[in-house]
Amino acid sequence: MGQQKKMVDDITSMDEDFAKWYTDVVKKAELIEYTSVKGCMVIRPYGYAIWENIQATLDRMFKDLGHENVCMPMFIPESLLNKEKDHVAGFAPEVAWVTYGGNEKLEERLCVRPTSETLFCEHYKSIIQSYRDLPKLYNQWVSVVRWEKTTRPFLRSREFLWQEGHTIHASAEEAKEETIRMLNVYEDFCENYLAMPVVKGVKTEKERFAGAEDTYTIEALMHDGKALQSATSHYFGDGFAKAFEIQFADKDNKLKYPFQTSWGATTRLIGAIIMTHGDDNGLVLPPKIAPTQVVIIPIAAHKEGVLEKAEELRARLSKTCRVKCDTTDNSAGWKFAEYEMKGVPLRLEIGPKDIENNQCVIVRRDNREKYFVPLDELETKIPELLELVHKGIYEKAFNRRAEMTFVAKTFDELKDIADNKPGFIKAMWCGERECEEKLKEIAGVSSRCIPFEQEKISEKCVCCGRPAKDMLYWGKAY
RNA sequence: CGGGACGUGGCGAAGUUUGGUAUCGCGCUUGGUUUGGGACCAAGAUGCCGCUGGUUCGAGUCCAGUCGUCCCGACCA
Repeated sequence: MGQQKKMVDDITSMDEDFAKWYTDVVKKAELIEYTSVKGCMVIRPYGYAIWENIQATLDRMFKDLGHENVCMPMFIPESLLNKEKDHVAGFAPEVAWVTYGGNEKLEERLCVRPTSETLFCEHYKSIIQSYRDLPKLYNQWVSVVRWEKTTRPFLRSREFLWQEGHTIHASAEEAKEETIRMLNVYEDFCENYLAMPVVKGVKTEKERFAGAEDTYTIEALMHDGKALQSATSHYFGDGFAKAFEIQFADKDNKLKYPFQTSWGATTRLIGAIIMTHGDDNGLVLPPKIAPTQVVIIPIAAHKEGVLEKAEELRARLSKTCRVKCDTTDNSAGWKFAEYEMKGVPLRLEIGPKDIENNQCVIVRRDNREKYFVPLDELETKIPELLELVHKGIYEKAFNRRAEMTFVAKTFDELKDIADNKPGFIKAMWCGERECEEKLKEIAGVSSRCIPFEQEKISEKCVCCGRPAKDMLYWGKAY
C-alpha cells in the first residue's frame, strides 16, 4: 500500500489568507513539490493525473475538428526569434538562453522556447507552396519556459506545460473563423468539463499578444475576486507570414501571404480549478477531470466480509467510473478528511450495517449531502450523482461570480468598487489607451476583455466622460 | 526589479536578543489495542541548524558575503 502520511495541520482558511490557503491546498493535496530552481516545480502524480485528464479531453476536442499533433524543437536561434519585431519585443525580456554546448560557446545563442510561433513559421515556410497545402491545423503538447520574476505554483511558473495550436490558412476569413472556433472550444471545455463559468471576449490593444492582430480570451473569476485568463486564441492576420516570408501560389497562380492563428491553454487551468471550486477543507474537483471520482472507504474493515465487499464493489464500479478503494489501516475519519482535501467528488462508505441492508452510504464532496444507495443501483446512481456534483459546483461558481460582478458608471464609483469589493467591474470605455492606463494606475484594475455579450451601461467612458465605444470587464488579475 | 518575511531531522516550529550538551509536536519504523468524522499505548530510528568565509578556546546564535523560498507590488499564460 502507498504512504499513509498524516495531515494534522489544518489548511489556512480562505478568508484569513487566500494566498496561504492556495499554497496549503496545492501542497497538502500533493499536487506539487517545490524544487531547488525557483519557479520550477514537480507536478506530482495526483496533480499530473488532473493534467492528463484535461489533456485527454482537449486533445480529443482538437482532433474532432481536424487538428494534428506535432512536436517542435525546444530551442529557437536568436535570429529566428528576432524576425517578427513586436513578438520578440514582447518575449525577449523573459526568455532563458542557452549559450554553451558542452564546453564550446555557441556561435549563436539559442533561446528556450517561450512560445513557438517562430518555429511553426519557419516550418510552414518550408512545407507550404500551394493553396492545396492549406490549411494546416497543427497543435503541440509541450512545455515552455518564461523567466518570470514572481512565481506561484500552476499560476505562474518558469516552466509550464501547455498546448499551443498553430494554424495557417489561405484566407483571412478562414483564419478568423478558426480563432473563434477554438475560443469556443475552450469555453465549452471550461464550462462543461471544469464546471467553471467564463466571460468570453476580445482583449484591448494594450493587453494583446505580442505580434497578434486580435487576442481573444476567456476570463474566469476566482474565489477571492481576482480574474484569471484561462485560455487565449489569437488571430495573426498575415503579419507573421510577411515577417517570415511564407507564401503560397493561389488558384489564380498568384503568390499570396497566408493567414495564421494560435491558441493555448496551460497547467494554469489547474490553478483555476483550485481557486474556483476549492473550500476550507481543500480541493473540490470537477467530476469529469477528477483522477478519482469515487473513493470507497471500508468501515470497520477488520469485521468479516467488509474488505471483501469493498474490493468487490471497486472491481464492479471500475467499469462505471474512476474508482479507488482505500484499504489502509488509517481510521475512517482520517480517510474522510484526506479525500475531502484531495477533492474526490464522491465518497462511498461500506460497513457491516450497510452490508446487512445491502446498501451503502454515498457522500458528495461539494455539499456533504448523504445518500443511502441500494448496492444494485450503484451503476445508475453514481453517474447521476457525479452529474449533480458537476452542476452543483458550476452553479455555486456562477452565482458567486454574479454576486461579485459590479457595474460602475463613473470614475468614483469604479474606484470605490475596486478599493472595497473584489470582483469584476463592468464599465464603459472610450477606446483610448490613455484611459485604460489611468484606470490601472489609479484604481489598480486592468481591462480583462471586451465581452461579446455587450450591455449599454451608459453613454460615456467611465474614465474621461467622452462618448463610449464598448462595455468592458475590469478587475484585478492573476 | 522594489517592499516585507523566512531558511534548524520528512513536515511544522522553539532556541538567535545575552555564543557553552540539538529541543518540541506531527510524520516514519516495530509490537499491541482500535476503526460510522483526522484513535491510543509502548519501544525505536532519523540533524553539514541553506551555503561560503570571518571573529572566538568554543558559532544554530555574532560579522560579511552568497544561494534559495514565500507574501505584497510592477510585468506576465
